[in-house]
Amino acid sequence: MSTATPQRSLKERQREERERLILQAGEALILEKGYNETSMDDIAARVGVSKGTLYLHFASKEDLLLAIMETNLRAFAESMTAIINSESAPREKLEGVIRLVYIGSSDERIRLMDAVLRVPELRQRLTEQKSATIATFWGDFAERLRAVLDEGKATGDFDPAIPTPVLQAIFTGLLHPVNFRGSLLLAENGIPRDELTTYVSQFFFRGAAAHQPRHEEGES
Amino acid sequence: MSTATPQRSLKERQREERERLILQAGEALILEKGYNETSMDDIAARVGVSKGTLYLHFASKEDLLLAIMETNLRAFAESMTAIINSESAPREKLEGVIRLVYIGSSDERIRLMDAVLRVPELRQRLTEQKSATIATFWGDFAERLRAVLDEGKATGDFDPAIPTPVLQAIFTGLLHPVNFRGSLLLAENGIPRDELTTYVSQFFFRGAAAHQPRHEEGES
Amino acid sequence: MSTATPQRSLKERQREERERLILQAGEALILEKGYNETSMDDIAARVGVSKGTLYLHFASKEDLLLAIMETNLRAFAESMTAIINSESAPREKLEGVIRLVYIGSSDERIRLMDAVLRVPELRQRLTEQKSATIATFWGDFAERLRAVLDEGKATGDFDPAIPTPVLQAIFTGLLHPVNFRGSLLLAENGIPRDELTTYVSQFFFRGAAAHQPRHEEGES
Amino acid sequence: MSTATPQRSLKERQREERERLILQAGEALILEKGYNETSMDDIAARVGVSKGTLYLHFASKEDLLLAIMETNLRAFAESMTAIINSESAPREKLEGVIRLVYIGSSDERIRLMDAVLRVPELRQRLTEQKSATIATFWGDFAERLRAVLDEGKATGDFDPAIPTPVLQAIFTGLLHPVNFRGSLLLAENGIPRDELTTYVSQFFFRGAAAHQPRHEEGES
DNA sequence: GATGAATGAGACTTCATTCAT
DNA sequence: TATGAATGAAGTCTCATTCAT
Repeated sequence: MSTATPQRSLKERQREERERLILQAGEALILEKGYNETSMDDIAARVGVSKGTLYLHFASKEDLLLAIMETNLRAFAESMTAIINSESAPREKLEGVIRLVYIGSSDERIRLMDAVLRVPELRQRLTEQKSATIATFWGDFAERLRAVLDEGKATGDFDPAIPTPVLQAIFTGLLHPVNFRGSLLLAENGIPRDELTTYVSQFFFRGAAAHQPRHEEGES
Repeated sequence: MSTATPQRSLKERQREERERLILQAGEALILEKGYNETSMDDIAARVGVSKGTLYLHFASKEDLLLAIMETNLRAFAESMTAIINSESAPREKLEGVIRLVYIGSSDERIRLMDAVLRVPELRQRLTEQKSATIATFWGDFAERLRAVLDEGKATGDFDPAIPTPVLQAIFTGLLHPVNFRGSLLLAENGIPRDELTTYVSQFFFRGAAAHQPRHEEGES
Repeated sequence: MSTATPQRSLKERQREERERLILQAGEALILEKGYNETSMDDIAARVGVSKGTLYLHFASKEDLLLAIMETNLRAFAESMTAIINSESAPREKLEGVIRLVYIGSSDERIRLMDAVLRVPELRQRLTEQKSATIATFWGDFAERLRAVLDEGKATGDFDPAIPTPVLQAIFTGLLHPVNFRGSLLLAENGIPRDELTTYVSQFFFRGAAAHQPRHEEGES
Repeated sequence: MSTATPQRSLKERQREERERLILQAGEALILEKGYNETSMDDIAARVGVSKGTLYLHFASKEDLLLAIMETNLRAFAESMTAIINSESAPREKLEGVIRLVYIGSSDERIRLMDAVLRVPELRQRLTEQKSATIATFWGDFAERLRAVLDEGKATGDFDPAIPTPVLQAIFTGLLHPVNFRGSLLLAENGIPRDELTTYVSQFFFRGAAAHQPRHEEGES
């Protein structure tokens, strides 16, 4: 009884560990079978706990999913933010982001986010406001990306004639799993992942370049 | 006997009309709520028929969905094919396709196709072989697109240093609903649809341009 | 118009022909898949008419089935009655019946009757009163069979110590599809149908025989 | 830890109890209405649980049914095996089996097994291999029965001229519900169950007897 | 706190029967 | 008369969620 605090701390740790396990299992299953096709039973079974336990940690299936997203997005966000907040030039920052997505980040993470965003119900809840963390992250990232693009326009890297939102949409589009998955296919076709990254970067910077783009492909 | 044909034709027409109604309702509902969230009851209720009637026209929910896809894809395919088979230069063909997707085709059609492709089960069935029409269409389109890109390389429009599959992946990526939906957002942000199209085209042709890209933006 | 009568007669004949076709198809399908598993659609499809037409001939699926039974039973009854009403000795009559069932009558007919009697609902309706023909037939046959058995007791062929109902039950039991189907199996095992018939007859007559049963009934 | 076992045992017991209740209700309903006519709703309602609960215990209606069969067959098998493995003479063994079926075993059990075997789908699954217990039991029983009959032939009890498979078919035929149900009818007709048993035994042993059959086989 | 049995709403699908054409 | 589209009740099964132990 005198050790109440450490004991609680232990339980706390166990609880968090278990929660991590649940999120992991949920993630894996959603990747394997999709959100709708993954049942709470499936998740509980994979974790090795009872279904009821899931509800001790998450109020609903939807909430569990949201937590998974948050976990992933947070990790993603950290890398992204690190790059985009670095001291590099705009172009290098964007290259870094492209590399992060195409090479550095696990396919699975991206596929997961894609899979989740496919469920209208969840998409809505994510977009709305309920999940503050997530909304905040995307808002932040979008904002910083805009800033970088604007900075690039100022430095003459990017064509000021193209509205920043357009550049932004195209850039994130190139990062999207659709292309990424295409890239996987390419990988199967013999184009190595890093070479592909080079092409995509090159392509983006050429496409976004200001008028006389003489030496864009500094990839050399 | 002389009246046999018209009579049959009447029933036939009614049948087709009803089928059209079902497809429409299914389409609308899937757009509103997603595939999994749309029940056969929902569809029947919206059409104003009994659930059983749905099964008179389609063997299963999956088949109904596939039919919706086919209808849409066929329409899409016709426009696409017309453009890509035209006499124009490669660059004009691709511009045409971009315009078709960004302006010409209904948002809904694209959102629908996107929504459907998000269901793993269906994606698989589409990918496999069961739906010949669909598989054929995509295969054809991909092939012709490759041809156009290669032709563009030959004419000096596109950079031969970029592997065709990469160009292809980027191009289709730019057409993808993800970006398109981004574009919708942009539209809300005040950028008109056709202006957006111009930017995307420009971007692509710059990005894909052969080495000395001095005057790429022939959009003028 | 003057030929109204023959015309009607033609239609009449067509109607009967169609009815026969329906009964045939129903029979075949029930044999193949069982009663519950056979749908009205199945039957209509096999006959090549519309489902509605079936209801022009039979008020319900149950009635259709009953008609099938009647058709078959009637045919069966005729043979049975012919044998059991003949001038032969009791023993020969029974042998004749056994032969009829084991050799003469089509397996299918027996399997059909068996299949039908397996549906409680139908069994009840058959047993009750609705289907007069059928009830009558079985009643008649049972009665005549009893008479033959009694006659056999009088002539010393059968053991008067065995109650006639018992003999009757055993006799019909030996005729039952269960055994019959067993016999088919035997046939597959190399015992020809007619030899089997001999064994069954022999067995029955030995079992039922009046002749000095010295020590068999060890029941004592 | 010391209480872990009993606690689990309690739940275990409850689970088994409930399962027993479901099997019982299923059994009763199938007897009343037949397999196809009994819905899962019916069973759930009779047990007083929700439909879903049924699926907690049995994966499908078919499986529930199979479990019912197994329960019954197992009980049946034990008695059968006890008798047929005893030290008695062949004849006594068979008498024992007859008594078991005609007197010892509940009518319902036999009617149930009969009802179930009438569903083609189930018959097949039983025959195939899925239900090891059941298949095994019947195989064993059939084999032992053959052995007993052969032994009887050796001791002079049964006529070696009759092929064992034929004797076997006739014997099991006499045990079959068809006759049994006939016997029920007889019982209603005033013939007590044990007397009936005597007649059936007598009949079988006479029919199968080896002793000088003077003129029975008039087939010649 | 953890369990997992129980729930019950709801999903997809089938089919005997009716009825307008 | 024949058709076959339409119906709607019923059936099997799933699963997120709750709650007594």
